[in-house]
Amino acid sequence: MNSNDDDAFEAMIRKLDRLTTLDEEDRKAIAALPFIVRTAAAGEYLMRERQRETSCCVLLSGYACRHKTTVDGRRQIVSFHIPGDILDLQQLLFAIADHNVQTITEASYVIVPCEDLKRVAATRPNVAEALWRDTLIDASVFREWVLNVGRRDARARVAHMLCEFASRREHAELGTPERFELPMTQEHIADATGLTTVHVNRTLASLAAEGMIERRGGGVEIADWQEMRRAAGFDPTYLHAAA
Amino acid sequence: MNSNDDDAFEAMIRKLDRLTTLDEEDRKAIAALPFIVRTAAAGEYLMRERQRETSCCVLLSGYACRHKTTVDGRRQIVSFHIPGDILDLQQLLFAIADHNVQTITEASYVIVPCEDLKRVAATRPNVAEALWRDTLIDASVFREWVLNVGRRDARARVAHMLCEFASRREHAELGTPERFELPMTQEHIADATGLTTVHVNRTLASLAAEGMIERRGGGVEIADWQEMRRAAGFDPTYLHAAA
DNA sequence: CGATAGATTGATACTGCTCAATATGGGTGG
DNA sequence: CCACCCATATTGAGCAGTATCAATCTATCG
Repeated sequence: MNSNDDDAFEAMIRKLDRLTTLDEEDRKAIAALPFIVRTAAAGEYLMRERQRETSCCVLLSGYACRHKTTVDGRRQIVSFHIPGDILDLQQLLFAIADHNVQTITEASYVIVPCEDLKRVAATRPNVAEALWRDTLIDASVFREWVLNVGRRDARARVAHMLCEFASRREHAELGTPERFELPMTQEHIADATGLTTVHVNRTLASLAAEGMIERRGGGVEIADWQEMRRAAGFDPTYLHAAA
Repeated sequence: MNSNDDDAFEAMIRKLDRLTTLDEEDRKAIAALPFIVRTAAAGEYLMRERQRETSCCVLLSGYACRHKTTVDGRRQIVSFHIPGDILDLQQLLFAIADHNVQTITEASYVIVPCEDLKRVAATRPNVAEALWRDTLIDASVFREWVLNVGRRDARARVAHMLCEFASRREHAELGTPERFELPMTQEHIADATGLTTVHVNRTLASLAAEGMIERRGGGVEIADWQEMRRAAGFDPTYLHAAA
């Protein structure tokens, strides 16, 4: 076992531990899971809609997103993922994927066979609860996204997306919400907010003009966290204090 | 125990049975759950955002929806519910509600204390799996709704909402998708699709003009199911064949 | 140094919103 | 049984927020 493997265990157990309380037996059961660590280039698909998947992944480093498309090819990103996130838990119980998972940056991740994880969930109620809770948080975040694209204007929508990302990043202990680089392009932001890239560009420009964000070549930083929260109408309750 | 109570057991067990395979022990554990049957008038709240809830409900008759609002009071419905649906499973693991649940029509429902349901889930893996699967389907539907409000135009959005409702109704064995009354007002449809009531009215009028739906005083019926599916770009995969 | 993805900007079009008025119809008190 | 009332649906006119289309600019990378 190399240090990469240790990282992998570490990430999964820390994640599940944040979700519920695991005992020594639970940890052992997780540590005994077979897994593979892999890396992916930016833009690589980890899962495709309609495809049959038999394993599920945990992101170790880098960023990813899930997305769906309409029949005429318009793309909607439904979530962004940060290190520690479990990417396709639904494959444990569904045979066919209903959305795509794609990396945003270079990424490394662990693959665990569904069968094995399912077995651990069936025998260790704490683990089952942690995974279930993760699913419930996912669902809560999706509800907020429906509200975001359905009832907020472009400015609040973009601001909200940035706040959520900052907040989740903070909870996952990946840094402060005050100042950091965003990994995604304006096209990603557009597809996540239901806007066009052109309009996202203009919206970001206007947020920057108001001093809420700062931009330097490609990346964006949140400069005024308080003001952003207000502009977004951001209330992190729906994140249920989890990454 | 009166016939109402029998209905309550019936509904819960049938629902969970559709989600996974329950054995006799599982059924007994569910049948032993304490519960209360209640009725609600149209428009009554069963759960409120930020409120602490200690029980969870299953809808027996009537229709309900879940919704959230922005800080400036704009409402977004995030799901519609039909008889048999479990309404607030997330309260099993979250203390604070992140959205509202409100009836659309008169309704009757069962209330089960979270504690007891949680205990059954912890001891009966099949039950836990059924509930978890229900949560995963919920999440999948939310993803589709994000796509719906984010990337479809008004016409496809409304059509998609109607198709989903018809389809779920059919899976729950509540009738055919070809022809039935919708219980919700145009305002509900507007809040579910991220449109205004005025625009929903016009969109429905245009769908009716094209012969896809028929309207008689308040209600709407789907007249041309095939054409609706096409207009909506509706593919029921995301429902994972569940009600 | 060219290639390429991503960002930026301008001009114009259009979808869906807002405001405002009117119609309809089911339910209720007298 | 009627008249009224309220929620809901419908319609019209004008406008606003975003989309679209089309260049151009800017970094980064091999």
